Amino acid sequence: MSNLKDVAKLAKVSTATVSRVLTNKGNVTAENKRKVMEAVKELNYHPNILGRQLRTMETKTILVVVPDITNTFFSNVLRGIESIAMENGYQVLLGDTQNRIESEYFNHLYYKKVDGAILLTARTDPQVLNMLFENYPIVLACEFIEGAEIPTINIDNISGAQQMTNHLISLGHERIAHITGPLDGVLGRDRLKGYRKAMAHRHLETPDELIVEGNFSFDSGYHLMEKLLNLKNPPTSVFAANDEMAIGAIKSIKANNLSVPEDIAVVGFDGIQMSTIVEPALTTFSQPTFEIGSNAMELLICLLRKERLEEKQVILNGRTVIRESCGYRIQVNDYLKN
Amino acid sequence: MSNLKDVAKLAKVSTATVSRVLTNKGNVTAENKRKVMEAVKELNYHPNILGRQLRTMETKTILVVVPDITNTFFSNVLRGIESIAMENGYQVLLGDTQNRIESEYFNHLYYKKVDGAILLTARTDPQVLNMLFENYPIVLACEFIEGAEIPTINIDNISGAQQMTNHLISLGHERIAHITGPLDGVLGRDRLKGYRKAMAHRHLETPDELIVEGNFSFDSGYHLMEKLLNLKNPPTSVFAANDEMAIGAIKSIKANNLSVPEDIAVVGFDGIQMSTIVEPALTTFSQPTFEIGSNAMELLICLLRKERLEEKQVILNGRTVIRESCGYRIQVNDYLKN
DNA sequence: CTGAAAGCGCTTACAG
DNA sequence: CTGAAAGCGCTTACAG
Repeated sequence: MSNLKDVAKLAKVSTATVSRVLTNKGNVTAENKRKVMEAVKELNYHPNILGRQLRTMETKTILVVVPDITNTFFSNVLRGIESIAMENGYQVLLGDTQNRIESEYFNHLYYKKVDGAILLTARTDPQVLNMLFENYPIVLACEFIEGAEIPTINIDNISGAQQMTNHLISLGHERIAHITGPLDGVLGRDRLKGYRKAMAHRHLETPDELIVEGNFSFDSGYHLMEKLLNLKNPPTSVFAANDEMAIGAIKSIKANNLSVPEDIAVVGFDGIQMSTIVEPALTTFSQPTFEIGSNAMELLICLLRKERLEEKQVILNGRTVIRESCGYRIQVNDYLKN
Repeated sequence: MSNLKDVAKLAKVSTATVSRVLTNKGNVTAENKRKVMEAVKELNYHPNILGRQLRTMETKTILVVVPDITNTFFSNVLRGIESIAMENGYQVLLGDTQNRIESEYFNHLYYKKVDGAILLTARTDPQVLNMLFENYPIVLACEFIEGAEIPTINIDNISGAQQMTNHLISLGHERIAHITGPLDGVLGRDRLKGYRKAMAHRHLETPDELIVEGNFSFDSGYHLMEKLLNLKNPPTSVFAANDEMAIGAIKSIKANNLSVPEDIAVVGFDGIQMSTIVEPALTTFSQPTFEIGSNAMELLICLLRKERLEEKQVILNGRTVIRESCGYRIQVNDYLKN
């Protein structure tokens, strides 16, 4: 395997000149450029990126930490990140925590394996995050953490959850259950807050038995719905904190020979593709996944360039998408609202 | 930011000793070890992995090239890869080709950014792959390519497709359509072969109009099914080359006020989670995704260690999973077959 | 067990 | 425009 020195020797120039040609930096005469290119071709030379990285102290790689890569919500956000990363010459190293704590992935930053990171999940203490941010470029996406000073991009989860709950209330429901996300994460907590806020505002009760904690998986939605159905006084509708759990809930209701939305209405959160495929189609709060990803990467690039950020927190808009699972019959003039 | 030299100075030992302590190689007295650890702590020192990588010429990173990260089939294979990678101290760099050609990702190998690669898709010429394999450790998973000498792990796609088609034939269908994958990929071609084989074996006709080329996406399944429905003489059943397209087809049939399986039977391929959620639940050929991934990584690790491979091609078994979309009523004694 | 020194493959300020 | 040389942060064969 040939190295830069070999190329220089063959082209009869210095290593500096070869490097200048290959990196397109500095001026080199056309003649020398030609000689270098020829030598490169003859030797089938490929620069060893490690040498460059060590010298420039840049890896041109960023880390993305996702809680669950099999959830299409996150893979779509990833697409947004990748598209901007590529445009700017960055690679993406993926860390899939599988819903465990993410701190082991921070080693990539300490060890300089990556230039920066985007967290799509954060169960870490805000203090720790702040300390991390002092030393490394990091961006938080999807979640906003009270007390964390990290640049963040997200939707307003509280208000989104409130909207979904309000929609059920407006359809006449009073006994509304909530299948939460993991409550050691902000996402789960924020959506629970939104639910409580909506309920409190209309003076509706939220007894403990109506609030069950899931882990954002299809299975947890299925089993917790079972539990709700076995209540002495089951809910007439359910707001699940994400679509996967909502779909699990729908399956569970059907397995018990009840129907959605006639017996129990269900609404979800996220707007993943599967929400259009399940029957009845799921009413949900749709997040702009690709934009979340691309905006997060743009923020990170600003940090990497040490530019000043215009805004520390970007809030994108989601939207309520009304389909069939909530029992709302779309009237002609309702199309306008959509 | 402190470096290894700073640690050595503070601990009053040589850099060699510090390195020995940190890498756990070679013998160091307990006393010196203590001094080093103390200095590390005091300086909050983290080794810069780039220096080590350049020196050892190893990145401890492998590349995984996937065609579509939003398809849960691939994210599940990825899980299998990651679990074995982690056990062995390897990181995974993800390349999502989004169904484009994958060759740009080979640069990671040339540039020594990664120690090896697992391809979950390959549209590259077998000759090129062979040349690549001569110089770099690479493994092909999910697909087998005629003429490629790369270690490969996959299921038998031809026989799987044949089984799915046979199942439809055994239910009395004669006019069976096939929605293929992209025919510039082996996966699409192999499953088409299996379909043709099954049809030919029973002397059933496969006119061109019954074979339509999709791209493995939900949308292509939807639109191609529409096309099949508009045929003068539409098929009575459809074998789609993957589950996403099969689900698109089911949606399309329903949108046209026909029912599955009564009017048209549908079967898919892969066994992704969504196949259990769609209604009617999809009959499909289930692949052992996690095992494909973990086995591929194990093969790659052998290559990275320059061990001799016991086998160049590993074939795993998939299985036919009969649900409702094919119209097969499960009888008591049929449970035994399952 | 320990240290001095070479070297992995690059880039870049400096002098000319 | 060009080259000699230093140096990024490590690891490791070698000598003691």
